[in-house]
Amino acid sequence: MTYCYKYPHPSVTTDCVIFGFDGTKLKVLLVKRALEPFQGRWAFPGGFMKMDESAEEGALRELQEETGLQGAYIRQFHTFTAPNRDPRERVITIAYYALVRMQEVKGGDDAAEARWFASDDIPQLAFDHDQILRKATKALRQQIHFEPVGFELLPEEFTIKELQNLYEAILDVRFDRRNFYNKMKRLEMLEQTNETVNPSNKKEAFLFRFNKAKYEELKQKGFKLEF
Amino acid sequence: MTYCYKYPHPSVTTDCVIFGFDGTKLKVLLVKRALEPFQGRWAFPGGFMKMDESAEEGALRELQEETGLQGAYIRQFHTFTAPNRDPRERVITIAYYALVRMQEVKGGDDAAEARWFASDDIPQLAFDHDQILRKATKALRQQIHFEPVGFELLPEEFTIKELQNLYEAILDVRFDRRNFYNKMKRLEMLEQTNETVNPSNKKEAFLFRFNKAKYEELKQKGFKLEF
DNA sequence: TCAAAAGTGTTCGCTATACACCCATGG
DNA sequence: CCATGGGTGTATAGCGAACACTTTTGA
Repeated sequence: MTYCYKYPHPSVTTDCVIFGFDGTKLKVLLVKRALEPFQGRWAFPGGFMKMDESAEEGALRELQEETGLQGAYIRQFHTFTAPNRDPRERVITIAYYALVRMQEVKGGDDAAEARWFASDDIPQLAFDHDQILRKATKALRQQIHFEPVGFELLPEEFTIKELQNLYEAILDVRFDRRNFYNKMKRLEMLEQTNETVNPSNKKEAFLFRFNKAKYEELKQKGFKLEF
Repeated sequence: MTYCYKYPHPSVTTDCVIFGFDGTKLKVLLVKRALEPFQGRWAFPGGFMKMDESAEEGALRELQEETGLQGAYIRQFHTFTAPNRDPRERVITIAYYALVRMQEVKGGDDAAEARWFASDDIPQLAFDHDQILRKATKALRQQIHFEPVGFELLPEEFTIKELQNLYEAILDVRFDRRNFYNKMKRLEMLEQTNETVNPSNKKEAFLFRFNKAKYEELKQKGFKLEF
């Protein structure tokens, strides 16, 4: 017991809701807790913030340890401070969500068991992590209205249908295939490649990539995605 | 020195960006720091989070002490964690913004000098509070796209022009007076009263109030304010 | 030959936007 | 009587939403 203060200080952790996309469904990476409390329950990766790093650096570090990803896209969305959210002692957590390409995620260094879960089929979580997930989902939905966000979640090349699935999964709505196509065309955010792919054994589908310049421009000037 | 931990813990404060509206300009309430560091500089009201209260409760308490307002509308928007943001020791701050009616704000209990500043004419601030203000403004702008927010900032009754001024001040844009009127009419969010007021010594202007039912409904279903 | 998936329009109605007109008031 | 501010209307262009047609391919 070496660090002493005149007034009590809470512990500060960062937690990271890691979103991925498999072409059909939105997924969330969870790790199984090895220790009490909530041993065996699933939870978001996270850990204590170090004294010489910002919360963002801490979250990136945790993410790197868990997924092997460097410099992933993360965003702080809320800090959870209910006095009894951790049964042991006062812990507040600064929560981030990350958008990653599932394909690029390797198993983490940590021995802990980790698994992707469909975002609409999540097991019982440790602590207040269910509340954290709800808020993360809400924040992501808000963000997607102002910034094109698909780039972070999709592979380099993808079909229109995959992009549509992504938007549908995040917003939990259904779009008309043709209207979605027209809208994307009007925004000029996509570039068609020559390659095709045949995911369904029916007609072949073109692969697209993001037009990076337009993508950044729309991200800048606060693009309004209505739907 | 009575509270000891195995690992170092940061101090945790809440800061509150208090927005008000005087009918023309968006305002921010600042207090002059009485102590070092940054003695004499303007800053946002704030203070240490207590161990038995959530950050939100802490922010409301600080706000009450400063303005006399109970249960004001506040919203957490970001937590600032740069390791050296406070020169004394590691302090992270959970930042809120509050929307209040300037008319209802009484001087605080605190002896500290407090003043309203126009949001586009802010003096040099203590700590990283300039950065906090920028982020608060941005968050408020985002919010106004999804939730009608005027209710918290305006008196019970107000003219259309005042409402327009509010939106223009927050979003930093100009609207056509007639289009703004038409839009508000279509949304059915306002109720016209019989009273008029004569702010300019020209033609009298009707006073409006919010249609609370419609207001709440739009707030619920995530209203899209385009402009 | 038929069902399913994918590429490409077309039409319609709403609304954002630009702009015009009238009324009331004080100088 | 005219400048200023306020209440109300109208025309147009563009977009969201609904929907139709065609092609490809495997069963």
